[in-house]
Amino acid sequence: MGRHREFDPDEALQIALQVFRRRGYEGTSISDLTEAMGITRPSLYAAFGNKEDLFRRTLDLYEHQHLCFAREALQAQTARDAVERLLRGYVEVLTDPMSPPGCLGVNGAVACSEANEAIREELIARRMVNENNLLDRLERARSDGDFPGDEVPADWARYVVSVGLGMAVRAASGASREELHRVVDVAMRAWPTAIR
Amino acid sequence: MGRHREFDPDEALQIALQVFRRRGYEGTSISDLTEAMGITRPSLYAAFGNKEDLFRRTLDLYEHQHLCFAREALQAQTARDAVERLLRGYVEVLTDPMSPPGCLGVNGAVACSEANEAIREELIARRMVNENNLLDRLERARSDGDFPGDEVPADWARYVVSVGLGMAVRAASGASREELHRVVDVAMRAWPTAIR
DNA sequence: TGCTTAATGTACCGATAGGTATAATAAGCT
DNA sequence: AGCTTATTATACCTATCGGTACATTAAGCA
Repeated sequence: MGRHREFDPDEALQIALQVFRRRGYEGTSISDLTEAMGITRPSLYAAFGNKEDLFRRTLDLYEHQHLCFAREALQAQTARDAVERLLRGYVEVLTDPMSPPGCLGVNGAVACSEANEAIREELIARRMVNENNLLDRLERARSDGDFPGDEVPADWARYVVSVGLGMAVRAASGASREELHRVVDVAMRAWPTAIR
Repeated sequence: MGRHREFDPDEALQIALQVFRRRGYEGTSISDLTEAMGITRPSLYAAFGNKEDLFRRTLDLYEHQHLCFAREALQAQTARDAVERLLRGYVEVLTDPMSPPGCLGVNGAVACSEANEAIREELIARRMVNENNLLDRLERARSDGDFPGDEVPADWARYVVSVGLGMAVRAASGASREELHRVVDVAMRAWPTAIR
């Protein structure tokens, strides 16, 4: 009952994702969003709550749509292969020609003033989930004998995520896909072998 | 001739650096700055031009005061040592207990809306200068036989800077100095040996 | 055909953004 | 002292921020 919505919320959310990804959370204004989505302010607020709610929705969409490769990557046969797939998959996302370069999560969190500390903490927490997933995989690998027993998995998970974050910054600055794959090439040279 | 300035521009610039470093370029308002500096708006504009000019001044100060270790680091005996000093020195800056965590350059550049693209490009250019200094050092090392001839220095310079950027993001998210040094530990494991 | 309900378009809210006009003030110079 | 000059303090500018009140429009239901 009542008037029908004249726009597709899923399509609108896709556009919001593009805008937030290009401009970051604080750099995006409600007017930026409504113009790009082709809807009015009250329609946006009625459909998505407030700016913070909308951003969280776009984060969910981003993870399900662009970061989903990580689950599969972690299921690779070896820990080394899992990590390389993780990094290379992330490079593809960061330099997807159909989207603004860089990572929604990283672009949003870095230069977030304390006025929006809730968002900052949310992004840090989500990043930590990914790091912990990788950590679990490395610990499993160590039990399997696939990862040296004298290495500290947490140190490696932290390293891998750090390399990813660095590439995200570079991507946002216009780095090419090839450049970032060469970063992965070098980063993987650190990988430990059982024989030392 | 004329009335004397009642504040020390150098001191004021130090405070501006702290504020910009904590809040980023766009996240810092003129009111944030004048309150912290203890001066009025017209005094700020008279002494430093506009917000963008002031930010560039703080960038200069930041580089001369906090990033100056890089020059010395690059003069180390071996390329490997130079790179390790570079990364460890950067960790110290990122987690300096006397300053807000993270890097002024990184925090400012990542989520900068295109309204301030001039600043974004300035920061990217300054970062590129540092990467090129490292690149020059690695190429010199290769001439000296201190770096394998079959390695591509540009790939390694890019890798090292990327690790630095990743650590900068982590630092801004609250990473400890110890955590970041462990990232350097792992990152240096990639370093190439002449015998392969 | 009303009646209800929900989405729309317009126009607005107070707060804050970066930046400035203007007048009062304090110094050096003659 | 009186003039000039540069810095202050107050008050204001326009534009935009996130968010909303309100009247209008379009749909389903009786």
